Amino acid sequence: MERERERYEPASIEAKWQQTWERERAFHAREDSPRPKFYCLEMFPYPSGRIHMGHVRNYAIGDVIARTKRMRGFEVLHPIGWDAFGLPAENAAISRGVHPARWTRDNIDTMRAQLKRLGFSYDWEREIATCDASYYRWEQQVFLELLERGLAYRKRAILNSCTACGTVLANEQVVNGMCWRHTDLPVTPLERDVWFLKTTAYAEALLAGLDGLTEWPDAVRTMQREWIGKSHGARVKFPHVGRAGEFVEVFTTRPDTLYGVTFMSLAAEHPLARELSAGTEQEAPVREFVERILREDKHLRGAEVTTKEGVFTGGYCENPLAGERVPIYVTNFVVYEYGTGAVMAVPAHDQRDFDFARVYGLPVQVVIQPPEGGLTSASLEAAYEGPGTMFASAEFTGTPSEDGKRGVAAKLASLGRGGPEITYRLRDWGISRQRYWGTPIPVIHCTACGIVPVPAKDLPVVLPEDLDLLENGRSPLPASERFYAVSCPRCGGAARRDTDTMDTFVESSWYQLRFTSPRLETAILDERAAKWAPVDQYIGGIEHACLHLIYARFFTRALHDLGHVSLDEPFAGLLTQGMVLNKHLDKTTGEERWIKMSKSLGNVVDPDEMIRGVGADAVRMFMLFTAPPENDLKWSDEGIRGASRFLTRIWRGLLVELDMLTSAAAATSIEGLEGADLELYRKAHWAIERVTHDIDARYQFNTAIAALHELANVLDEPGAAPAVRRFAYETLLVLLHPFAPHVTEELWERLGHADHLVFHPWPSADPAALTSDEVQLVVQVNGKLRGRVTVATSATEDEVRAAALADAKVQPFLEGKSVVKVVVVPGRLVNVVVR
RNA sequence: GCCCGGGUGGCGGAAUGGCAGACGCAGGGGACUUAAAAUCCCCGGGAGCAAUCUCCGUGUGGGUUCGAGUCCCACCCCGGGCACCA
Repeated sequence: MERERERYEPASIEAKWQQTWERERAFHAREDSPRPKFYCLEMFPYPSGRIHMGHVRNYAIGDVIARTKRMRGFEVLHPIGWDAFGLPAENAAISRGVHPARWTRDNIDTMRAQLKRLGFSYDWEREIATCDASYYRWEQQVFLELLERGLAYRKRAILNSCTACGTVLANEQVVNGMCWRHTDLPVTPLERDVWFLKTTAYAEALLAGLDGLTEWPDAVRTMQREWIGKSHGARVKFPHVGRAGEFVEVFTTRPDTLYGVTFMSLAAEHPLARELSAGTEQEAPVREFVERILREDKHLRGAEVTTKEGVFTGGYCENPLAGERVPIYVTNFVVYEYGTGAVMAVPAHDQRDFDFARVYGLPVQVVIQPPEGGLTSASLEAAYEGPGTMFASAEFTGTPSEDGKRGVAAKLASLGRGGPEITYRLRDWGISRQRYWGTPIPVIHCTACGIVPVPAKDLPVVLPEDLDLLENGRSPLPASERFYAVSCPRCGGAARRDTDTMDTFVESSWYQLRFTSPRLETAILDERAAKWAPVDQYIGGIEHACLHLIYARFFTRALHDLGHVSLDEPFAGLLTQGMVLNKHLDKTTGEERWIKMSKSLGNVVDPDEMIRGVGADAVRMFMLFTAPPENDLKWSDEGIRGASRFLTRIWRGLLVELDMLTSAAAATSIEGLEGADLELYRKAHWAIERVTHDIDARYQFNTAIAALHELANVLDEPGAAPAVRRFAYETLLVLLHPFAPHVTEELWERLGHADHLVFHPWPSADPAALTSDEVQLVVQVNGKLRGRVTVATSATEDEVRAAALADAKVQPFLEGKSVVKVVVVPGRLVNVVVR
């Protein structure tokens, strides 16, 4: 028998079906389809060179969802593209002399071919690369619209720069005071005029919007909530002593402690620090202190353990309620970017202020008494930060601190000295990068007219791709006269282009919308956005919880307010998958550890190599079976062979029986089935139920595949009739198809089907096959398993109880005892309570 | 320090408050083979010679319940986020 010997050879099968699907445009999302839409999106890759296993996992998850939805009757939009601007392209240019554009586009070609070999069901007709002017020109237009609305603005800022990157970083790109790419390199401060997007304008909306994102993991929502960091409190204006009409403004969450203020703290960056000391004997010490602190490593400075330091500025201000005069210090522990960059210090009720006051001998004034009372300024060992009753606070004395917060804020408001205020931790988004490989910022600097937007008709400002990086990888744009030398659109005089480019997180903030109109040349979006958006299921790594996912939410809301789109939230559902880990031998300790697969650590497994070995289907199966999506996945060569073994078993099993299977019509009803036929028929329907539920409702692909293993195991047992076996095999192929699309198509065709599984309707379980006439119940005595009884499904509670008590295995445990109670859980168990 | 997740066989992992360990990997035994690979069959939490029997068992200690891996309280450990944010 020639057929029995035909081996499972994934390479030819996979190529055949990939070509077939492409020829038939199987994955093209049709605009005019009457089916309900489903937008499935995975975070698009940075074209770093080759696809890695983290991508494979991410995209395998997305593909199962997309393929299942397609089979379940949805018109699925499942696009892919390239997050193609960014630093690695420049790094490659530095180290290998290849132009970023060339490097990027070559990588895209390589990676596209790799993705195609994995058989993902992408609509390749919608592919976009963010480095194409046809893409970023719309980003430039939106930037100009944001500028017009005041949502983009220019500000002199002390920025974090990375000496290795040679560029300014966003706050979000600073991780523990280190560059996010060079995690052992502290950032250094640099003063410069740069562009910001006003994310803070949407702080409240972004926070409130989280409540509606019920299909997001709670962990991500919590992280974003904390990132936005809303605080209720008050603004307090302390009048300067000797500078009439001027104030030191602070934000505090504890206005109830206002009567306990004994000094003021300014951040080192605060302009008042130098101003107040100017011309006094404090001028020199303040200047020295400020310069030293600003030079200091931000990470160390921000650490809670760092010793609190400060210098008196020479200035005083007045407590707006108590009237007391308090000295103004500049200190190393106030964060300039938060609130007003100045803090009212209440040593008795804030540990940081207490620590500082101790070192500098500043007074401590208790103004909150805890419920047990007895706090005195002299005996205080640590700040009391809890709630209590206001004390030594004029007319507020005796007021509970919570009421006092409102009362003090209201009084401040009535005096014109501040009032209730809400502050957010979220900062505006600095988007200027002193890099070459990015989207040019479309503004012109004119000495006469100032900032002048590039007129819409002149867009796009094309990034010249014939320039080479300068020494140390510096951007050639500021040195390219051809690029920067322009005449001012307003006055016609000589002017200069902005030579910065945008943070690449800008491109990834709106790509999900552009996929709905990827080739549109007259606008950024059209009515198709309303048809497809929002993304129903977004899939990617949790590391983007606070950067990309907040930026994209901000951008969507901004695009809404600019009239480009009608929705508020870009991603209705979010699934965050874990990392792919591999063993790594630590050379110093000699021990083996599981760490993220990474090129730099030399523990990567190349997807292509795996595909050559066991086929794309087996690689996908392994990725989905080995762990639930949100867990980290530990790579295992044995595991991948197991996945391959499963597919081979189905291949061989089905082909051995092929003649018999094709001679029968698949069974369609439970009617008249018994024995092995009934068992197999039931198992197939059980699998339909399980797999459907696991994929659709739980995103538990590992248990879905386990259910398919169970069905295959029952199929291994002989005895069932050809019609039932055919039904079971076909069910297995249909349910397995989203996971292993190629081999299932091939076997489906061999069974004589003319249609493709890609479009095959998803089956639904026959309710009659999910229940049975008889059911086995567990019998417990005092909660311990003692026996099993089989009863009719329709048996009454009394009948079940009688059967359980009569069971021979149960009897010995009842002897000499009295039955106190019998708990009957229908369909599950009986628990006999004896004493 | 604060806020989330988690701790289940040798390993990855299953288990609407109801048979702990589904499914798989590795392992052991056997078949086939000159041999190996591949494949197939059997075993598999621990202990009690062995068992279809008994006891113990889901990080630790308590509690609720007829019944707890699952719920509650305290603690230990691991992972992640935030962290001088006033």
